Amino acid sequence: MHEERPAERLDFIRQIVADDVATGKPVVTRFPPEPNGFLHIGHAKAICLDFGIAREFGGRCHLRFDDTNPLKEEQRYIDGIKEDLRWLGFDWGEHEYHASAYFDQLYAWAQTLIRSGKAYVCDLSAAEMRDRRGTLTAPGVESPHRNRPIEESLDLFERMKKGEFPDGARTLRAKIDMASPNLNLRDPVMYRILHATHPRTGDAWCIYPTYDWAHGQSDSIEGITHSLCTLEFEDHRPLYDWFLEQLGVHRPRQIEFARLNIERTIVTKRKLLTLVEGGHVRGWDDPRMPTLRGLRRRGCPPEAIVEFCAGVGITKFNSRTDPVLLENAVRAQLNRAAPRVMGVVDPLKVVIENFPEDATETFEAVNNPEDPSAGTRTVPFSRELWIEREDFMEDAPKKFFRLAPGREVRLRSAYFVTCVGVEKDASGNVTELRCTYDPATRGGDSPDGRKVKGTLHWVSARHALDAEVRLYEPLFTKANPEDVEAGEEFLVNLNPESERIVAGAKVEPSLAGARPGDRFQFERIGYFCVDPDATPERLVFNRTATLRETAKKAVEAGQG
RNA sequence: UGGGGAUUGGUGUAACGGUAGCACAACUGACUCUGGAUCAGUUUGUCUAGGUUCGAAUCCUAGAUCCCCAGCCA
Repeated sequence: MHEERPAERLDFIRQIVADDVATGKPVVTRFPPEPNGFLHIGHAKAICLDFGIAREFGGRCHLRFDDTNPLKEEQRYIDGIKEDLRWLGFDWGEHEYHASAYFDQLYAWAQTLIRSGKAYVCDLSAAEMRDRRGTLTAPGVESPHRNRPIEESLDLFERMKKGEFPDGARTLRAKIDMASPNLNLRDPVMYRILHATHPRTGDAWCIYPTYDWAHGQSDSIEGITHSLCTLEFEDHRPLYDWFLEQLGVHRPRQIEFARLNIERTIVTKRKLLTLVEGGHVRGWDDPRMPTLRGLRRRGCPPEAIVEFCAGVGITKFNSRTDPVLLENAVRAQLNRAAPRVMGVVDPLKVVIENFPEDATETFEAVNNPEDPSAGTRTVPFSRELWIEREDFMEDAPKKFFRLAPGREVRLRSAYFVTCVGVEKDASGNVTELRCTYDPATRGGDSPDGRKVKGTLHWVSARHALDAEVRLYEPLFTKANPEDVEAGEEFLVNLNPESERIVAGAKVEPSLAGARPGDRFQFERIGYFCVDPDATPERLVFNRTATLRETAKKAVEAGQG
């Protein structure tokens, strides 16, 4: 065996699996998405667990589409889920399955249960059934059809399948216990009538199994050993086990863990769909969305997501993770891999008075100080430059290590420059800086050993490329977006400033060939990713993450 | 007020009756042609009350708080 070694500290699920493996049991897990939306970072946690355990313990992990509700499921979601899974770095090999492929078996097993008196066809409407279900504290009332003859149920069930009844007219129910304190055991529905076209089975069926009836049986058919799911299914486990026991088939073990929650974001497919359909975001792949395609468009490397999931761990504690954990994983990854470039988000013109009008010089700039093999690139320098507006302050405190009248700074990879003048418009806004450069400092060092405290990024005005930059903040203003007053919905907590578009950014000419998906570090600013909206004429960058911002604090401290 | 789960620094997690540890955040300092990175260091915690024990985050009792369940969704 050449399985990857599990971490020395095993979470409670890996502990269980390890114990089972020690007794010689195989490991087969599954990731069972319903194709009714795209995957989000909460799924990533489950994916890393399901696929991770299989890999670590020398087992396998199945990808199974839980496609039992044709009303909500679509082929594009099936395709999208596979695409996202591959992007994340997981491979299910030959093991792609669909619950819908088990419909025949499920139907036959349902007949088995009817024959053994464990299931019956019920004619109650949804409303009637609800009325008889009882409450959390009061037992339910048995259906009048509960004890109808087995032959009658068998016949009715077959006619349900043949399409003789309209939607909702009848259901097949398990006969368990209407007085059970666990509501899931109060004769749960196994089949409902749905005259709907299924993405895979087309119109072959008009009755569809419910989750409870389909899931455990699908697990069993595939020989799943450990069926991992989230906490809300804990109450379903007795039912999961009950069906399998009645059938006398292979019994996987269901184990539940806490789902992922992140502050100021939502990870509920239904609510994400609301954001998309309500036009609150650009779509499922909006860079603010916690979907895998959103994160991808934002510029988040898949490795960072995997690392984040590993850091979050697996427990049964209902936590709400600080998004900086994700951000940090992103920075760690990008710091290692992203090439550095210079881009100015809020440009302020600088004229180098003692630099010749028409001259252009070039410098070799390091592409990635963290990775010498990344090489260098050429950046042009000329008399007129752009620098970041916030890198200049007229009345600067001592700790402001940037440009101010009379102060000298280094332009990254280029020259030392000194501010000798400030131009302003009628209302007193700074419109241009006049500077001089020291030719002896070419390359960024002074032969006389003179030191400067600050280094600024810059772009040659004549060579600059125009770009649009999109700056992102969390989508919600509250740590828990679901925290609303009675009668309100989570949309009231949307952050109106979650996206800020800056149209007039200037970036260095080496970015001319950048393609959507390319990731860069704009030195001193942050990590950016080329958006699919970019055209050859106009680049568009999404800010993936800022650099750690101790600078701002230092300045504030200096001012205070 | 039925049933099922949970509770360890700011956040996420370890410790399986024997020194409460790790990561991130925060803060100090060093270094630096990114106020980034890196390096060194510091601060902060067992939900409460009893009990068992030489010794309790861990075992027992009682309580508090939070989450999930009354879809023919998953």
